[in-house]
Amino acid sequence: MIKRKSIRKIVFDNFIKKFKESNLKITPQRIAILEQVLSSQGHPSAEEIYNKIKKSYPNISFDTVNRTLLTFADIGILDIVEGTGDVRRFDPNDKSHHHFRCKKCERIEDFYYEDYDKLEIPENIKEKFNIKKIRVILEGICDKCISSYSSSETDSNP
Amino acid sequence: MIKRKSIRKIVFDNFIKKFKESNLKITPQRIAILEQVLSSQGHPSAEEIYNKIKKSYPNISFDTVNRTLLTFADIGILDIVEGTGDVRRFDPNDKSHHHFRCKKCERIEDFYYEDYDKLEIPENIKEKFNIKKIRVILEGICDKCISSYSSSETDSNP
DNA sequence: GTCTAATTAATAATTATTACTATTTAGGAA
DNA sequence: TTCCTAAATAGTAATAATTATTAATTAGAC
Ligand SMILES: [Mn+2]
Ligand SMILES: [Mn+2]
Ligand SMILES: [Zn+2]
Ligand SMILES: [Zn+2]
Repeated sequence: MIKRKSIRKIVFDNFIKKFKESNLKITPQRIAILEQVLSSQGHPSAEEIYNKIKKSYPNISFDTVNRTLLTFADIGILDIVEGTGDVRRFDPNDKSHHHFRCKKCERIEDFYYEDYDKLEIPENIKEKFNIKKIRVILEGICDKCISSYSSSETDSNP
Repeated sequence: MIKRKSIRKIVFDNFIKKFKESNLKITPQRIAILEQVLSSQGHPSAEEIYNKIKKSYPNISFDTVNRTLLTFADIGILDIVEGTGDVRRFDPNDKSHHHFRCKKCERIEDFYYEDYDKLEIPENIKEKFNIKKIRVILEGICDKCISSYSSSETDSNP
């Protein structure tokens, strides 16, 4: 019990340290947003996080939430999910992972696969660019959508 | 000379075939958009394509261009670039490839690397999902931005 | 405690994307 | 070929998402 709490505190303090390193002031708003984000599941939009925070912090402004989330992404506390031109979604999962995306329902699912974390970087890329992160997205049709998926589009011989 | 032209025609005719297979009517607008897209470099937005088409087709509407591009993406003529919540960008490059993205200037560069095309799919994903496409995104800082990149952010011992 | 630059709330403004509707048209049938 | 109809388009309008503005507040340095 005590141990669990102290681990949580350590994680939290680490983020506070990051704030300071990045010369960001520690404001009640940022704390509230950080806490909300750390307890979020899935890939929430700024609006979703805003709505949850409003319950405990009724007069926070949307702009502050959005701006802060982008700031968090900047300093590496958060990630932004790779999308296809829809609303921006944030990723509070700090463990190294990758995504499956369903082309039908746009569901985005985390998965873990170490092989993908340590892919070899092609030489010509290595020369020109300083690579910080490898993202793999597996795209297809999810189990829930597969049944309603038109058979004409199935990989079958013509 | 003749050969080059005939190859181009074959490519074009293939797309027309796709139209028909998908029960899409062959309209002058769709032809114009297809031609514009096939001759596009990089990763244009709907607006960019719209502006180019307007020169030869002055009263085409933006909605038609945008809608058609999405339709093209649907039937697999085009791809949509994985973004981070900014304007949607299309990908006319039909060769199997992957992307490098610069975190500073948002530059997106194509690269080819066969190893990435045939990555192994983890078993638990294979069971639940029907994977159609593997995308790898290498994220980092590009050569043009590296010089202006704050040295404090460089991977060095503290 | 004082001071100042950073941050915020509360908008407003701008973009981006999608929806609506009267009109036109592609393509199949007669 | 001509006729017919569902699909597609032009020309907006509406909505949604993102960013900007500004006066007021405040965190943190001194
Ligand atoms: Mn994730
Ligand atoms: Mn590309
Ligand atoms: Zn699905
Ligand atoms: Zn760059």
